[in-house]
Amino acid sequence: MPAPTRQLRRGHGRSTLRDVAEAAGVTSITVSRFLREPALVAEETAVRVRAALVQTGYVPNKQAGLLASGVSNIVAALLPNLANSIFAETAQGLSDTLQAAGHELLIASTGYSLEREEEQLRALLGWHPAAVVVTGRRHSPGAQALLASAQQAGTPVIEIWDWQLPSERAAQRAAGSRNPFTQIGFSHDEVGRAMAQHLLDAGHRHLAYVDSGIAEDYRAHERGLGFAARARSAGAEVSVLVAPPGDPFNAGREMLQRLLAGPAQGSGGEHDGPGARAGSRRGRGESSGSGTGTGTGSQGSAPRPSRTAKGAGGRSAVTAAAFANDHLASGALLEAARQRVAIPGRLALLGFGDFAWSRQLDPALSSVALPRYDIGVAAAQALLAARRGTPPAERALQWQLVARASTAARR
Amino acid sequence: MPAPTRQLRRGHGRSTLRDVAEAAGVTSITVSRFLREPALVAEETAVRVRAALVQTGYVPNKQAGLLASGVSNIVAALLPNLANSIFAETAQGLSDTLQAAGHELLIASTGYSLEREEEQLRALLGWHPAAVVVTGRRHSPGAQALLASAQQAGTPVIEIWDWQLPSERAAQRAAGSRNPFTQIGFSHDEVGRAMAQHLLDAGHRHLAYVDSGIAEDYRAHERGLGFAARARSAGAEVSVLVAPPGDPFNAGREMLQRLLAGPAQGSGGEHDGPGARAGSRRGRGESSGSGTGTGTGSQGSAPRPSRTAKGAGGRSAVTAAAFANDHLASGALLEAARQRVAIPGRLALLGFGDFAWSRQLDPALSSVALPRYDIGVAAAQALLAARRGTPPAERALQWQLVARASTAARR
DNA sequence: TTGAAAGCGCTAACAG
DNA sequence: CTGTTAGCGCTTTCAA
Repeated sequence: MPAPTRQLRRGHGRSTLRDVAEAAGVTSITVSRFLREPALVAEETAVRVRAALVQTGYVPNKQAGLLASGVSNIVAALLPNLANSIFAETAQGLSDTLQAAGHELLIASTGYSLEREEEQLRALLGWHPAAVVVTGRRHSPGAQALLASAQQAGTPVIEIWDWQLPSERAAQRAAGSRNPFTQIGFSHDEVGRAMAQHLLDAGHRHLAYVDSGIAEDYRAHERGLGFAARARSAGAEVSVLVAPPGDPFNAGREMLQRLLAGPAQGSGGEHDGPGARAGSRRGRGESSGSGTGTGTGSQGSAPRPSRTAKGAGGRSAVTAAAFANDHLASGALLEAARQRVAIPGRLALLGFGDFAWSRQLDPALSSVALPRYDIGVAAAQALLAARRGTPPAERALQWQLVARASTAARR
Repeated sequence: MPAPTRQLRRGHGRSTLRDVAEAAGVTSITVSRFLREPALVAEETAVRVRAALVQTGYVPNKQAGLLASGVSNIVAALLPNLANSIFAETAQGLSDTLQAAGHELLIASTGYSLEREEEQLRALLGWHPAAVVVTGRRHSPGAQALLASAQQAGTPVIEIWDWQLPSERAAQRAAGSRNPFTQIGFSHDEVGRAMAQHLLDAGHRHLAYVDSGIAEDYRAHERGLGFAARARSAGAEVSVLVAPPGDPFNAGREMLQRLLAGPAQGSGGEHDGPGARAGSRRGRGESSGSGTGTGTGSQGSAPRPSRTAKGAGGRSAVTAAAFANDHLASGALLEAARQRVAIPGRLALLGFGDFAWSRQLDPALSSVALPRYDIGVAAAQALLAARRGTPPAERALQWQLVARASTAARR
């Protein structure tokens, strides 16, 4: 029988370029060449190489190839979560687009923790990825430094699910506070304002925003801030409530109770993330009350007293609520149906995310449709472009407020 | 100014072990050692190394490390889809468990295509992963060969979301038909049978199974086959229908119509996958009719004529339907509510997957709760065990038929 | 059209 | 406790 040809420190039984070369009666460089530039190899040789390739079941070792060439095709992506349909679809968009371009996706989840983000980032950067995709614009100082140096070393860094106005970014850059990475997403402040505007337009003056309660989800908080700011500047009353943890549908059901009970039931701080503007702390507890803003009501409908009962706090009862996501909103809507609370008559309900079932409910839930999948596709495209030397364009992606029965205008 | 220290073919600006060593006044092996076995380095030296590490912002190059040591910590996973909550949660389970163990997750989606699976597998194997996770037990011949040789080379291969009885597997092995990989999941045939049994127990004799219409999702078809087999052997009538493509909620709504119209409306072949048992083709179109099986009704309730009208085909109208997933079932349930069709009075509805909203509907949807997240965790644990030399245990994971109002027994 | 030599950044083995 | 040497499997020169 053939003696085991096991050399010192030789890999784990997988055949190498040299094995193929031996079988084909050439040197390894010829096989390597055949694999990358078949045109440069004589047809006669090619035939033998092809046969040897099949015979040995050769699978190229990418670490070796990458080490030698310095060219990576791995893209590292960091998402808060893979199970949430929001990020799952983004992952799918990334995966589809990257696969089509021959890249591979190394993925990690952070559970919304900046600490875990930094840790994972450190691990992923060790693969010298062709590009890095992170979620959001806020990172730990360490992560920020890692990203900056990666970017400097030529690895494009892309921030998804967030977007700042160019002017904002220029200001920050001037202040030297951070490195400008490519952003692909949308402004959560803007969405929050649009959500408020939508409810104002429907004639509501007593609004509430229900936050998800995930402390580190600063984007949800920003929507809440935008919502409250717009409402106040229109002279409306706003409460910000925080949903309890646990099943979000049940949390939504519970929130319906609190909303009906009146604004004074609102609770919970605003969970400003670590990057919140200094000096903007308003203390814990409910932030509510009429705004000191300028406008009194922008689009037509003048303020009008609510026909509903006064809430517990002595202030008027909330007549319209916006939620951090469709799960919460749906829970509230289902609970309202069970209790025969008129939607939108007694309370208008507005979600965020526009999940597939939202339009199926009765009444159908108004929501904000998000470019979930497209964010992944656009991020992949931007990073592919960056690799080709094209400076990747910032992209504010389109979202859309989808008005359905749950926020139909009051008559 | 300092001369650019750019050496020939030197990497891309990132600092290497040698840079750190120089800064610390030692050789690279000492730094390497410090990183892996700090105890072996003198404290004095360690101090200088630590400083140099920080100063240079060193990030270890994993390809080089892996190439030199032959030890990989990458796990490659192939899933049909990342956006579907079923696989998204599995991905999360994998990610969480793997991250905790210091492994990294290289992920790819196949869109249920065996061809894409093989292609992706080939690409991922190039990273010499520590283990490979694939979905299901059916693969293209090429993929099968790749997996077998990977397994032989010492890379554990784990098949998730499916499970066969040890006896079945032994038979297959004896027939030499395939390599035995570790399976972590459950038997879809068994689930299908349980779904039928549940409806039979509730007194139904005219059943239907609604398939998802994804041709390559053989697991859904197997559930359908198990469902039909159990129903027939109990002497009940069964139709197998196939949902149209597009939004699954809307498809479910449409299917309600067809179910109410009677069994003759059923259509679509059974989409047996490429691995279906030879000789089992029953031709296209609806497979229906009373079974030639043995039992007449197992658990109590004797066959009882339906009180509802006769269907179009002259046979009795369907009184209970099981669906390939909760999306379809929910669509049907919502449509029934809209049309004031009594659920479960006129038609009992049973889903699969037990998604979060299913229990929120009215009536609440009966469904099969799946170990979505746990499959990921168990797969990760099995592969971790395999790496430690423990032969990974096959695991049939628990599912549970959750009976709710939508299939409450007829009175 | 093919090959030889050198090196990517790191680690295993063996000295010292 | 630290260093030297060789080599992981591949690709990049450069030469024939």
